[in-house]
Amino acid sequence: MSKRTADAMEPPNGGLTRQRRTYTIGELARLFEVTPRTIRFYEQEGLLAPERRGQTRIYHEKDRVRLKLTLRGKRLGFSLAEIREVVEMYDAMPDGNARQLKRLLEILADKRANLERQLEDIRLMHRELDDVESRARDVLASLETESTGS
Amino acid sequence: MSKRTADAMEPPNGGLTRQRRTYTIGELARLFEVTPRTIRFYEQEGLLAPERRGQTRIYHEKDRVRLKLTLRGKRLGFSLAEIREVVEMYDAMPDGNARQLKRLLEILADKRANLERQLEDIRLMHRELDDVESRARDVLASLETESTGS
DNA sequence: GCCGAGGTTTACGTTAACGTAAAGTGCTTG
DNA sequence: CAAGCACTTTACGTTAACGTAAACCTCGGC
Repeated sequence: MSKRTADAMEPPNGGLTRQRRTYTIGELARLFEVTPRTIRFYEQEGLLAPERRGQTRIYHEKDRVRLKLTLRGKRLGFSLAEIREVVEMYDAMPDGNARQLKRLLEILADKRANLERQLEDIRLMHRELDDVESRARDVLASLETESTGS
Repeated sequence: MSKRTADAMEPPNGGLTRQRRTYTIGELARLFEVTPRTIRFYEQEGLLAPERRGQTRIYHEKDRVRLKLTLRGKRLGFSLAEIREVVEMYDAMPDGNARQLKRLLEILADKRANLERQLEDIRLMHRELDDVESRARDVLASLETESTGS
């Protein structure tokens, strides 16, 4: 939770205006600062479904975006199962029946509520940090005047 | 991650203006919607240190606040170890030497950066949810006009 | 005096999310 | 063609954060 996750810069895109770039698992891993193992694990959990050229995996933009969203969800404390729940329904949307769609809306509302609570938590936590920090600074200052002023 | 955690209401406080209330482990557990096991575990991990009356634990306001902050930290994705790190230093502040204090400030800055990133994540995630939701509503609407209009 | 509700310790079980190691495949490069 | 590098599968290991079960006190009430 203390890593400086370099959230998926758009790749330099050497010349070609857009698209058609593909990635190996290693490239993608470096891009998001995760291990290949993690990416394979996410696939196994149904969060990714890359193309296969023979035995090796080939990732397109679509897959990269998926991974990006997945990692973002993770940072927000969603479990892989929760993320998959949304991803799957999103994929099944075209042929989605009404029941499924309503269920999806429910889930989304739930996630939204979650985000709201987190926002409030962040606000509160921010104040706590301010408080602890100011106390720490005070003590630190008093320590210094002590050793200086005597 | 989908539980409606009823964030520690101030207890009704029957008459007495403040303080001096104590809690059993069960009361505290109900208050925060966790199990006693969880609370004992947090103690074992050095996050709580309740008074002991003989064998049984007695919790004061201080302990309740600790627990509240701990749970808030958890919802924000901090590990118990990270939370303990701050809690311990906070306790040790009076006699804190300069090195410890500077270290504490570092940790706080780190947590702060974390919160910033989470805020950004929340903003982005919010848009994604909006997007998915509007698509879902569109499909749903088209389904209904379909079955109605024919 | 016993009973049930709540407290206690001890210890093994469980789940999620990967890590790690072994053993094999496939290209390309000196 | 051998070496090396990146990919692959399979499978067992690990860590955090509790759950669960057993076996025990202890206290107020009937």
